[in-house]
Amino acid sequence: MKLQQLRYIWEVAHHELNVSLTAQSLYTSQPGISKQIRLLEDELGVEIFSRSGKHLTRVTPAGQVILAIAGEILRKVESIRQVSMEYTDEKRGHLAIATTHTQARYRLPSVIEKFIVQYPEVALHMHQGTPQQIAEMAADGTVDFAIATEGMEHFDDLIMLPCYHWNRSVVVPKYHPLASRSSITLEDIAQFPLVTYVFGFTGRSKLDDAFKARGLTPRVAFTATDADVIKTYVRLGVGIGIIAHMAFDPDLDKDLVAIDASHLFEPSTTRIGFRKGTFLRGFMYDFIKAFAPHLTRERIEAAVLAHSQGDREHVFDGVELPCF
Amino acid sequence: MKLQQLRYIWEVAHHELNVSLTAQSLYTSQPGISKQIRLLEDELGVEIFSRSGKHLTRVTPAGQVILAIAGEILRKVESIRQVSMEYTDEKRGHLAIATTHTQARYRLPSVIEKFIVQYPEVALHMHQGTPQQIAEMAADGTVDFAIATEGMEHFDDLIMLPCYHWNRSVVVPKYHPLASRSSITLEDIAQFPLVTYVFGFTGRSKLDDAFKARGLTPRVAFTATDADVIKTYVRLGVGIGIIAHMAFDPDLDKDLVAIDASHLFEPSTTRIGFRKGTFLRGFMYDFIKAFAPHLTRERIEAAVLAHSQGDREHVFDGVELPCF
DNA sequence: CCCCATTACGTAGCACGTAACAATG
DNA sequence: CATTGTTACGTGCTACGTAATGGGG
Repeated sequence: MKLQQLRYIWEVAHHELNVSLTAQSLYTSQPGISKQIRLLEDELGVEIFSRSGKHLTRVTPAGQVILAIAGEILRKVESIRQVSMEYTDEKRGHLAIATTHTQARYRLPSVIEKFIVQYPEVALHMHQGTPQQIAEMAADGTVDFAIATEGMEHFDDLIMLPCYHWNRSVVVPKYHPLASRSSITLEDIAQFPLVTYVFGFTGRSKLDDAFKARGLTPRVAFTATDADVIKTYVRLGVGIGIIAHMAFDPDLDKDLVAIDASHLFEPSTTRIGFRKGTFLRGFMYDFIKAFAPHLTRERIEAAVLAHSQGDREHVFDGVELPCF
Repeated sequence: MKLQQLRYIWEVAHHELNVSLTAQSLYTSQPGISKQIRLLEDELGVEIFSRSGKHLTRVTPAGQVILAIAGEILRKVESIRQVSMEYTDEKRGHLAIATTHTQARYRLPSVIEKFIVQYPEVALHMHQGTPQQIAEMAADGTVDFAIATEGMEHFDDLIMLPCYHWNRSVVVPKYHPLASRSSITLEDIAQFPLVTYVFGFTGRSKLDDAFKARGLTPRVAFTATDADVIKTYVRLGVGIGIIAHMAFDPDLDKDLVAIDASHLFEPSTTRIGFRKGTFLRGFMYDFIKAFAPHLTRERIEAAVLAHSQGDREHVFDGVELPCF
């Protein structure tokens, strides 16, 4: 058994069982991969992939277990590399983050600006995606961190740390009937067609909950995955927008009015998550702390420990989170 | 990074940092190991072992972390092999058990007798040792199972399942003053010199606790790690013996009398432990069940799951254990 | 008929063994 | 001086690439 063989089966399994595609992505030859997989299967005496003719069609039951373990092995190998890097040169390395538009556009720029000054030698990789994609990328080791507000609670292997709460604002064009209102109710909002986030994005579920709790069924005219698109359609008069408060930019959005709606909807919590068992490098702790100052190294380590002991909930009881 | 390199550093670390010795135990050449370690260190850019002149003197801080991860990787590699074996031929494989004399001599023979009939193709390895050694062997993957009564609670990585309770008997020569007594008290016992288990073996601590609770300080004349030795010295008249009830054999010990002492000492619990993350093969579940019938596959799996979620205690609440 | 996996084959690299060397206690 | 790790060197294996072959959808 060789590490490459494990890498090969894992990669093939994550490339739709297409060996040629996998070979391309690994910059190696397709027969090489085929052969190594065969050799591994021969050594283990088990088929990992079932073949129909010349195609890999599915993963065998044994293969599923083996692939899961292989994944863990590969991540641990990566950990060894990280440990070595950390002891060699704590200032160098790479950091991959998956997040949503909202975070990338409105919350992360200032954090990253500081980070690249402090760690110019750390290569940063940002991936944008849906909350589900983000969580998966963190879970399978494609990225180090996932930052999102929704959709990460279903991965048992992710350690999730609360970063901050945030509230919503209603945004309307400057001359909209609601624009002059200093306060606003759910009923006010429900009169107009809405433009907001698609389900599963940026705390959309809290929004639905609030209307449902009041027995209101708002007419959602348009949904998008990010606030910039939402604001664009609000400008077009498609409806009134409901976005994260932090996504309203007083400078750029002078033609719009933001009306605070924090009393109407439960605040949402944005979290940062990483795979359990990950070796966190010094600059990773620093990154997290820059993003969420209460997440000190000590608290993170305590949360990791608590997670491994089954406590998923109470580590941050009593810790004051920022609110935006 | 190669799996062999990880194996080499791990083995060297577990052979007193003696490369020659390690080479012997792995049936390979010493320069080969030296070189691979060097290559790994070069690749990682970190010294794993610090050298003074031509000797490996200690493990560097980075090395300690790396070795720990390497150990996990190697055990997962072993898991892959086990999975493959299980799917190839569920009847073949090997099973290594570490246990104490008490278990090996009095409780395991009948279990193993049945087991080798059911699984003639499974190679059995038994290791006998102190509870500490046993727990270590299970923790570092040398054996699959540890079975003991004491000393296993300090390993966080071991999943321990209660197998049965057992009580003690006082054993005396046939014509000893106590031999005719149908019931007995701690004060009776404390009058005579004792022969019993050394500390850390076979529930010795419960014994000390009982005397202490009554303010008695028994005179311990002789301690041994197993009941056979204890009985031998009881026969010599060195003192009266206190042993596990199951260690009294009515056929072989006709010249001795066993007096039930279950009302005097807290019962002890014998447990079986295995490393968390181990892939348990079908015959392993069967072995455990043969040893402790209440430990069905379902219960074991539930305990493993509970352990990973931090619940070390309450899985077997309400489960009736056998008592010997 | 295109796509894809397997087979065949040549080559470059490397893991491992033997032997000589160096350093430590 | 015995023990132990390192360097030097040769060899056999094997991983990988290129090219040819064969099955499926």
